[in-house]
Amino acid sequence: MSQEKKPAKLQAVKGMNDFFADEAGLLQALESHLHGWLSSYGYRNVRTPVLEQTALFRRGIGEVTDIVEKEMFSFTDRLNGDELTMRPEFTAGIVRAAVEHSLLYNGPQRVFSMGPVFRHERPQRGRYRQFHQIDVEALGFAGPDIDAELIVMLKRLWDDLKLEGVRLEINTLGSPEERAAHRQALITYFEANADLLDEDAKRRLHSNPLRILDTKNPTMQAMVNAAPRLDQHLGEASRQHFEEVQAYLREAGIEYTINPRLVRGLDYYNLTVFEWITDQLGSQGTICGGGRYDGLIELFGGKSEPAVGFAIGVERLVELVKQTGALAGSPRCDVYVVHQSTRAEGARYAFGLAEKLRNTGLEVVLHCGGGSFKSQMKKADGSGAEFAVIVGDEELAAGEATLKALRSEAAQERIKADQLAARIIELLPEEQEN
RNA sequence: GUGGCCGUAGCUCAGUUGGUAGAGUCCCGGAUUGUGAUUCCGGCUGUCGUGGGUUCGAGUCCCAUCGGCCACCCCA
Repeated sequence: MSQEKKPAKLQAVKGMNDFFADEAGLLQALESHLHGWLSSYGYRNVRTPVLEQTALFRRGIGEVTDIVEKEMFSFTDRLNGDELTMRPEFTAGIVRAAVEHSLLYNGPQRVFSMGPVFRHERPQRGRYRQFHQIDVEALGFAGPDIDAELIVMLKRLWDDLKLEGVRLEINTLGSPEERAAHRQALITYFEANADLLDEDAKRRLHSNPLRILDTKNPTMQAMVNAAPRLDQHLGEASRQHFEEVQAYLREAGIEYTINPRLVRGLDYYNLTVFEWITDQLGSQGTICGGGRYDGLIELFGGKSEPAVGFAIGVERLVELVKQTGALAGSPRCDVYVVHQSTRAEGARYAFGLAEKLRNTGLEVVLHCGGGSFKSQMKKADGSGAEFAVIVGDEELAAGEATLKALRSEAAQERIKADQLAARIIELLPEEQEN
């Protein structure tokens, strides 16, 4: 016996997951559904790099946000000293790309992207360091119709996926000028109550006083509740925008609640903001968050253009879809080819037969690796195949195959190899549309 | 980043006051001399997350570390 030690097992990076089998299949089914859904609203795919200049996110998301302050996977490129960051969200990269390639030259664009994003947080259920988002952006649209359309299309998605108990919260953040006025009022107010502020709040007092309103610190609650409210600073245009969004939602029969405390964690938002929230995922209840960001394109050096978008957390969505079973399609094929022959050419005969069946578009799994006849039949059953095609010495000698229905009581039949595909297609039940 | 709980076979878990690991399931073979349910029989499978320590002896106690879950925080 060797005393050599086995090499240590390697682990995935904390908070980063592998997906297999049923879960990966569900993801695939979900992605497929999403493509159809996005397409039906006129959204086209864009793909931007995972890696961007760190400055992009600092400028876009905001210096004084949790994401930028402590959650970004950032590093210095040791070959040239570039400061790079794994994207923690999609919007900044998409807007950068749109500006860089003058995407809006031909007018407004509806675009979407899907893929991994990275945030260095403490993992727990529904929160990972690499997770996936479906990101949808309507660039160059001033709303409020498009704001409402985004919300309505999300409602349709929840309905398609048979999700229940997903509720909508909306709010308005006003214009930059109104936010500035509100911000000044807040600073004045918080300075007058400086003795009540905690460390976090003091730090944010001049950099980002709006986020102090978000505090969960109970000793600050009364003071925060009495702070100047944004709606006291909203002008007619902002009020009207918000009213019109709501009118569209009522027209579409969408239920919502206005949450005046709803403030997005990224600084680029203005006017409409919204979140879709569920109670079924513990404390990570937000499955979709979005809003308007009319200043961001100009902030990235583009011509001033309005925009609005949202992001869905794929892992959270998948958790909910698992519960409804809406996309629970276990993997299956049309035919499983079983072969048991005492002669060497038996395996090659089965191999060739499987290829011939695939030529006609059938989904065929060929048994590989031997095993008893019984175990091959069990595998055929487990594969979900509609039919088993059985090849043994007799079939081989006669140039035939035995066709056995696995999902019905139909009698099995011996068929000439060149007629097998046609017979299978004839017997195959109609595919059910999802 | 802070606090709490947890980590034993591919999966779900048991493992009594510390005495060198067990069940179900899965998989393989057989009963069924070429036919997928069930049943029965036999078999394979473990660095007991990792590394130290205490002990004659550690899955069991102690420390550290990695990972997961839950809450906070934040968000998708």
